[in-house]
Amino acid sequence: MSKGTSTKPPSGMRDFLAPDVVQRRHVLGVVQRVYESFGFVPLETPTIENLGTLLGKYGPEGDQLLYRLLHRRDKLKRAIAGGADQPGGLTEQDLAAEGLRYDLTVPLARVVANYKDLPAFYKRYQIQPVWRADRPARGRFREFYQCDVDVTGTASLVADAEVCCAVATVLRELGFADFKILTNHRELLRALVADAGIPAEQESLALIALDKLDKLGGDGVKDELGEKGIAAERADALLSKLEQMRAPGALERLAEGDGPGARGAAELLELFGYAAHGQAAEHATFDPTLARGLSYYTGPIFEIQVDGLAGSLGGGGRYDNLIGMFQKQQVPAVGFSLGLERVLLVMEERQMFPELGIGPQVLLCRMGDVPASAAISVASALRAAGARVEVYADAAPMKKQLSYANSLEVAFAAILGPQEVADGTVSLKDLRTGQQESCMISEAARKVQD
RNA sequence: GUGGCUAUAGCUCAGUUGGUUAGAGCACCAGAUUGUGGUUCUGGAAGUCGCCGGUUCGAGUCCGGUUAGCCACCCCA
Repeated sequence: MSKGTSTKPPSGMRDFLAPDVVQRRHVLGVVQRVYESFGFVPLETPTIENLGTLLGKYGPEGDQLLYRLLHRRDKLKRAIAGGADQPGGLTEQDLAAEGLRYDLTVPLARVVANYKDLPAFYKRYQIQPVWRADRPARGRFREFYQCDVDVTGTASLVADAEVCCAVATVLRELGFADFKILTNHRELLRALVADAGIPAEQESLALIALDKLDKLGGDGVKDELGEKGIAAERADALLSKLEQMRAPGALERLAEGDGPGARGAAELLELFGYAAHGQAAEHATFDPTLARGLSYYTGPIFEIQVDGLAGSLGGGGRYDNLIGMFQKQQVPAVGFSLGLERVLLVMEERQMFPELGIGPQVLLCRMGDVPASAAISVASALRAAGARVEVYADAAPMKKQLSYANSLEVAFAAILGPQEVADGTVSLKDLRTGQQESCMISEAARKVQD
């Protein structure tokens, strides 16, 4: 059995056999069709990006999770040799200049900065795998597909509403009804944190703790804030401000004022106003505790929540400063990303997949004195008539051929004996009923496809 | 990164206070009169008990380490 090498794929990565692939294609087909219906155009970018492109965009956590690629050949040898003499030893920069992409948003930002003749409002979708050096868990992989939609070049919240609407449409078409698009605003969060007297350098720590409010509860978050060195009275202040935000009309009152959070609140109200007229209408929900870890978000932020899944089905937000990290001029942008594997996980658990046709519709079997060439020629005719046909390659007893047909779960076996060859027919056996009849090839092709 | 659980045949799992050749079901292979599957019956093949070390007369079983997987956190899609 074993020859010492594991035959499993690396942890957090998977092989996809036919049933998996068919399910994935089903979901991807819906995603692609819906995204295109919104006018998004496709983009594909390389698996590998320069580390300079990737580093410093996601925050310290993200940088840690980047896969680095070792230099190749002589460059690696020279780096190692050179490092031996250096006082500090080898550094990461000595060994690697490239890495695997961590998401699709940063590559998009690079593309927008690189191709100046893109449409003023560049609406692109991108469905490709990304890699994170994370510890795998349920619904979390080291290699996974993201299905991104983004709009660059406009600060209008119409774009934010459109990306929400696009992912909501996808989920609804796949059969989801109960998901929420949790929505918050980075500026609002910053204002609340500052208002509670928490210094700017502790802002991101505070936000991460806040994000756990629904899991840990108020006391839990207070403890966590305390551990991060935030005074109890400030934590209390922050929590009570958040509690106030949950009250009906809180967002409206904040928006009408001229405080630091006013603009964020007003933007959220505008966004909800637009969203109400699309597929996201019943799903978009204000959640003042939603924070999100990625550091590039500047405005509205989103996360898709569904019962029975600890993580999210997808997430996104506005990142008006990211493209400007690749060129002089800032370009506003907003996007949303669906996690294919997460969607599939929940669909699998809830048995949301329709019947998905797969594999041959008929196995062509032949008796021992029929030459293989005759079988190939019949198979060819059946295929020309639209059927999916597998030819049993070996010369084997009929029992074995039919037994194999059974294991394939193919609905029909077409049997070719000397008589059938002479008549230009096949004996078509329905393996579900056991009924067998002699048919012309065109007739067999038709029956098999019913 | 933290905590817990698990590791025995291709798969799902038994395996007694440590005691002879480690079992079952499913799957696989071969038969049950002549080249027709599924059900049934008979037989067969298949395991270095994750890996390394320790305790012991003796280890699948106990102990330590290690690796991998699962679950819950953390974080995220």
